[in-house]
Amino acid sequence: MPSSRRIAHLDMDAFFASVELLSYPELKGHAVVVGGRSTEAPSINAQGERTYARLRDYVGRGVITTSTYEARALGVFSGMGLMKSAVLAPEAILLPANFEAYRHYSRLFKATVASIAPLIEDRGIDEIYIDLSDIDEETESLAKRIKNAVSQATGLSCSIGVSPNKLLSKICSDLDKPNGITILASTELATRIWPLAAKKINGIGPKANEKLDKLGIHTIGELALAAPEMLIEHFGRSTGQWLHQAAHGIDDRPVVTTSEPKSLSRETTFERDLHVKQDRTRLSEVFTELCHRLAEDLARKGYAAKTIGIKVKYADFQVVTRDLTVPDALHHGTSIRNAATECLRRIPLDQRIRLLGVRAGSLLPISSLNQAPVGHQPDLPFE
DNA sequence: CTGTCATTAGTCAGACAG
DNA sequence: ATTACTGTCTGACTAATG
Repeated sequence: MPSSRRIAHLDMDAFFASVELLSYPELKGHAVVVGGRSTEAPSINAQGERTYARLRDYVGRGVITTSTYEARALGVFSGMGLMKSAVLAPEAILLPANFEAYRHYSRLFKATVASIAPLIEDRGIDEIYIDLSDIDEETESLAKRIKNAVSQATGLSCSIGVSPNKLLSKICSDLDKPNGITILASTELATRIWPLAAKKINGIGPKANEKLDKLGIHTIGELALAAPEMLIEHFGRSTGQWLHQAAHGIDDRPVVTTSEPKSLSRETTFERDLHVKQDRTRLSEVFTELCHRLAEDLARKGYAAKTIGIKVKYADFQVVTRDLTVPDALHHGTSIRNAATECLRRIPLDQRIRLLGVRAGSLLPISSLNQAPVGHQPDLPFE
């Protein structure tokens, strides 16, 4: 009986920034942003007071990872370049990201939710879907209990949406943020969902939104009225059908509690754009380092890769990728580097390089690996 | 035998998200 | 001196296969 599904989406409020405020409670109520690769941690001055880096003092190519709601009010959002945000909010406090702490609180809040409702789908560090269908408790009471438990365990607030499916719950968790609960019945689709902007649907990003805009479609309700054939014409079969269903609140995706990774990657942006010949040595060091880091990641997770790919971002932000699929899965840094080098040969290197990345795809568990009999069969002298 | 069509794998770009 | 890093998915195209 999948018709009685009850799915929650839980989203931690301004997660990274909120975790930082646990360490620096005196910053509560201030505009704070987290980000920057070499941002200085707060230090204690001669008077024994903590001093913080200000956005206006930032120099570099970093972006904002998260900002507090006070900072967002100044027009400063995640993804924005720090140099640019410094113009908007020069006085805002800048803190370095501390991913170990975020992972700790991530595990903590997920374990806390799991003690109440165990069917959880991980959606990254700060959000989850929860299948509440088989729990015998009224929705509002259950949502409050989950929220209180998370607050107790972590000192952090979250927002929760509950509806018959993931699509609607994701929209709902955002409707009363921060620290809110939104419960939606499918009968309320037209009144509460259709008035919302189309881009509130998870999966409609800036590009699709602009395309819809040009078709005269601005709200989810307008999208629901559009002919599916027309959507298919403009967005392709799969995306077109999905858009139509989404606008009607239809989503059968299950809450997936376990999954295998499809790819692993490592990439880095240089302090300055590197010249292929002039900075050859540095480029080669970084390249090797990325390959070995990727090999470590593969080893830690127990995978080998049949496909190795590289990514280069030029000084003008143009991105190119190249892939190579090899007959036998790789997992050593050196063999990954060899494959990646093959890929690198196939790209133009006539411009300065901003970013270099290496990727491993078509992953196979190491345990399933068929150790090729080395030199077992000699090459035949004929075809 | 040749051309066409369907299917699949591989490659690359790009959108999207957290 | 504006624009990170990691991962998933889809669409378009090509080549190989039947």
